[in-house]
Amino acid sequence: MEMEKLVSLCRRRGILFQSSEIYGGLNGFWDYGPLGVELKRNVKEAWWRDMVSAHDDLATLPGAPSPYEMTGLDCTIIMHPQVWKCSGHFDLFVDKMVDCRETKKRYRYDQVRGRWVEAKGEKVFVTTVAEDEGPEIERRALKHFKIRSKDADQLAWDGALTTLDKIDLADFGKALAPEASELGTFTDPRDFNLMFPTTIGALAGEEGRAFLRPETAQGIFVNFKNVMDSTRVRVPVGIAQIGKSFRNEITPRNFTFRSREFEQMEIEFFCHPSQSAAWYKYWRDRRMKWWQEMGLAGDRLILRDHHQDELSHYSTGTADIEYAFPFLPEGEYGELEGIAHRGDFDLRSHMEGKLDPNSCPLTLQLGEDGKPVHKGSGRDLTYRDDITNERFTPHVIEPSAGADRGVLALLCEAYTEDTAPDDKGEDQTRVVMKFHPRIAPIKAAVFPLVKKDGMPEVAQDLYRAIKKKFPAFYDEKGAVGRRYRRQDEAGTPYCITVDGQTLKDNTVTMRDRDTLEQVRLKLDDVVAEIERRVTGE
RNA sequence: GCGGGUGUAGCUCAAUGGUAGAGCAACAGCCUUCCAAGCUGAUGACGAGGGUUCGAUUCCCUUCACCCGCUCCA
Repeated sequence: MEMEKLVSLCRRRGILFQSSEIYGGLNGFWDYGPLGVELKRNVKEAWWRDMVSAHDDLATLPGAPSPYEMTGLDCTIIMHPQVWKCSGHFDLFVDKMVDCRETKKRYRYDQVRGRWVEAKGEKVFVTTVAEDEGPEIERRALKHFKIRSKDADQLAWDGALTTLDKIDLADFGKALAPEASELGTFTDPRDFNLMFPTTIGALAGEEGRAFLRPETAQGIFVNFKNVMDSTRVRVPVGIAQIGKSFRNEITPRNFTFRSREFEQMEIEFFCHPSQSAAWYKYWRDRRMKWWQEMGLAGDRLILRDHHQDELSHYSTGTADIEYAFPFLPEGEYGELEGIAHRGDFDLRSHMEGKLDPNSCPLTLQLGEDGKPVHKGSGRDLTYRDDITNERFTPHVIEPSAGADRGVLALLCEAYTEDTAPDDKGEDQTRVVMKFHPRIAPIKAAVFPLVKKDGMPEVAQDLYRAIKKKFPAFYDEKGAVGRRYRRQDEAGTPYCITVDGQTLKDNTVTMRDRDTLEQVRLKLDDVVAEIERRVTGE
């Protein structure tokens, strides 16, 4: 399936529009149309119901180490700037960064120091971020040129020690990145303005500078103590939140897949450190199963465990639930949800201050003055277990899903073209959105077979009855076949038609979107039958 | 961010240095008894800004957006 067809259908049928389209559109922003808003709401409501409100906190669910509680939050988009300093997002925002393609490490452009050196007819810019930069650079230069220490005078130094941002970009090919073995592994320096800045209050300036949240997770961490103090929930407990987040992506692309404004469905699950591995496995499998239940049941959905070297060192496991989006090359998948074991990194960050993500065990990140780079709240976010009397900092499992990406995957999965003969017996292409009935924007359409003989009146009464429970659609215009096709494109799973026989025996036909088959059922049973099929109960 | 391509009605396409046609869809009416029938009617577009020109949808520049490839994805 080509993506263009789906984009075109989304626009034609009012599922997704480009934001501010009449002004030429805005890259990375998308609006949900009348049909799209129902679809997305269904996804979010299914998630909230399945994860939070309908969660059975008394039972030990399959695969879970024990019963657990679930509760929710709805935090603000703008938070105290210190939140982002301690979480680590801020430092990535303020400066230009360079990445090393070999070591996968990221450095602040102006903090990588180095010196030009020539030997054996080759000139190289050797860099480091180490404290003892002089000896370190010489050591690395010797190693690069394969010169022994006693022959160090073969190294011809050129110029003083300088920072990477002072050398010409064209010379990056001759730069030896810290810990790298090959030359030219630095990427070009790039702005990481990934947080949207804004201003609190009328006065612009540094004083009021704040940011739109780049993730909903931090709102949960900073409210952890509030939730524990104000409810009777006990660890293990998950706190869920659905909300908008904002990232100033450098290259928004692929329809809504990478948007600058997007909605997340996140759970921060707090548990005892000794059980965190078991909980991680539980959530990883549970979340995969959930997406499958939503209709991503085929082999286009995969669960991919990160390799050890992809993990933050404080994380003992991260898995992505990924979907083979049609805009990706064959064999590649795009992330729908990440399930991360985050240890005690987040709660400790908000207690103690910004932790050095490269330290092991985790320690505070200190500045050149020996003081913390960013001070934490100083609040005690540890948890005391009333029964064992043990006090500990809970470990966190974070299943973090993208609502828009989920919707996009469901749209891709649902898009189907098949052929059906028309009334002349010629095969016609039929476009049908095969949404799971639970997430379909419209659950049922009601038609009078023809607009006379009292059929519209009966159909309208039925329509009203269905609409009290589900989004429904009434249509009496044109031929019935055309009305069926229209609903196929909208993904409406059931079409109920009032015909001549209805007037005699109070039965109607219910046509299945996918099989095109019709069953006849009693008028009075229609609402219950739709409910049974939609809820699957 | 770089390179290439595209931009005319809701969709698919056409024509043109003298302000644009069609098919389908959508809408109204007639007709229609189960999978995009037919007839009639009304509605609807040159992505935005600037330049050249008597006159620009057409030529030039800028910009915005989308698509493809590269880069990147905290």
